[in-house]
Amino acid sequence: MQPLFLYNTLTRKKEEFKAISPPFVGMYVCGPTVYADVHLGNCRTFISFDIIYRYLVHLGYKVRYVRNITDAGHLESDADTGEDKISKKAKLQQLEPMEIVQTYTVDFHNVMAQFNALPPSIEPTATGHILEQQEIAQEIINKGLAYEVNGTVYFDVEKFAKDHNYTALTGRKLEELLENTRDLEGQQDKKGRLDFALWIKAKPEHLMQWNSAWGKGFPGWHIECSAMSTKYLGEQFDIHGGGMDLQATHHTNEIAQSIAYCGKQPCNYWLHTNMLTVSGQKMSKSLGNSFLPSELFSGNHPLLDKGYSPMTVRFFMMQTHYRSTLDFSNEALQASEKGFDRLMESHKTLQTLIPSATSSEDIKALETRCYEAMNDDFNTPVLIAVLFDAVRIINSANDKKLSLTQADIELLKKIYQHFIFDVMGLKAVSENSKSMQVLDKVVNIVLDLRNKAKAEKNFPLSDEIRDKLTESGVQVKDSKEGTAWKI
RNA sequence: GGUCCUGUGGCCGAGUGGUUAGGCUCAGCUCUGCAAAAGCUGCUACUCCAGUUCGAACCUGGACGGGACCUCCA
Repeated sequence: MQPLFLYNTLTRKKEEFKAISPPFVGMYVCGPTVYADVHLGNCRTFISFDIIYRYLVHLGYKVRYVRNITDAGHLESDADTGEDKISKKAKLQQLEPMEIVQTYTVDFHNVMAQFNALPPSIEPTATGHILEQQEIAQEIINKGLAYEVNGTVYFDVEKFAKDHNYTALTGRKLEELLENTRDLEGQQDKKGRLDFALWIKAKPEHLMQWNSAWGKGFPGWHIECSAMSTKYLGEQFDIHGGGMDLQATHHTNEIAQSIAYCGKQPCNYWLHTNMLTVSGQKMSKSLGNSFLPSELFSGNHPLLDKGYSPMTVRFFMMQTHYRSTLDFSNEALQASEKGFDRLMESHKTLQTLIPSATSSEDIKALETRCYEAMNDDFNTPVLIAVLFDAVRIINSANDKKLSLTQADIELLKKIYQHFIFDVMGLKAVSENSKSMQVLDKVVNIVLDLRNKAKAEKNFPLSDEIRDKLTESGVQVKDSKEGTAWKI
């Protein structure tokens, strides 16, 4: 297994990845709260971890990838007040909470499938693990690090912080956090300002509630991840991921709970993906600059000049490192669309290359550079730069400007398969459909007629055919070997 | 206000103390009946100020700009 380096938020530096029990790897990623259409920023996070998952698998690890669905317990504010997001939506639309959950879970799966993201190994839900969450809350009470007041169970942050580093993940000072936390309503029951709820007493009208030792209620937000990661990956596992916005509160509390529960750091490597911005500003509904994945695909949005295919968007996302902010703009998307097109065209060209007796290029070195890029904290932008070197080599070989042996052509095919399709998860835009096959024949008939016209030097006619094809979205490409075309 | 991150060529976006990132755009050339495609060549950047150094865009300090978190959020 070759050395893989990744940036660990816990230590704030790149570290060599060492699995707890190789070849097995346990990876937990915080999934979506299914109360609304999946947000493009969510997609970026899950696509980033899809690449990480795919690369680990490619390297030969046996990965158990757990990504939860939050379908309860997620309050509108983190002050442990306010309403459950899903309950609220359910009341608003006069639906069962589970209808909301079902609708948006299906939507989420559809979108992820369009982006060609692999499903996780296990996708557990918060509502499916109520007992496990209660058990953890009870155990933390038993350890003296949580307390119950009026049916709600709070985690005692300041008591925990006496023996543990509560702020390890952010590097903040506890005193500063205490000073900066403002007074919020409905928190009278809390002992400490930073305390957070493990279990929340439900009001009678609350739609989703369960029996517990503390009366009817529902779980706090953070505890589901502790419960489900422990259940499926054990008390200690390898990688925990999520968006950077989860780092300060959600993950900090998750670590505290897990340590309080079983006395161990739950996870060795914490990976965080950066935010998505639109023209320099964070994409958010309140700023009015957000669009849905479906709007991005269709182009049906005031901020978008046109639609972009899911694969274009995926490729675009990979041209930025996962720890940098990713800025959406029409110009940037169009640039990616062209680049992605060129990459995919070269894959077709690669299949038709004629081998030479010798090679003028070092393809093995190119493969090594691909691995070096990915081993350096999954650096997909550098990987793509290397792959464009391959594009140039393939096109030049096709133009007979340089030579490749059969072995090198095979190696290039392997590199393409491994890095473009297996690791980056890109795929050619569908070309195998029945109508596509028919179109292929039809266009070739038209091009044959054009070539006849050309042979007769009837250029007005041949140009008219070409221009009309171009108008219809078929690009004609003449070369010495003949005429090719693409959409 | 506090904490942290960041500032790269027309646009997007990597990276390193001294050597070409890459993509897109633009210009020229090759090829072509013309065009497109493809290839080649060119456009050589690193917010500002001071310091460390033989040498800094890359290290340190400061200024200014942008962003994230501190409040639901991937």
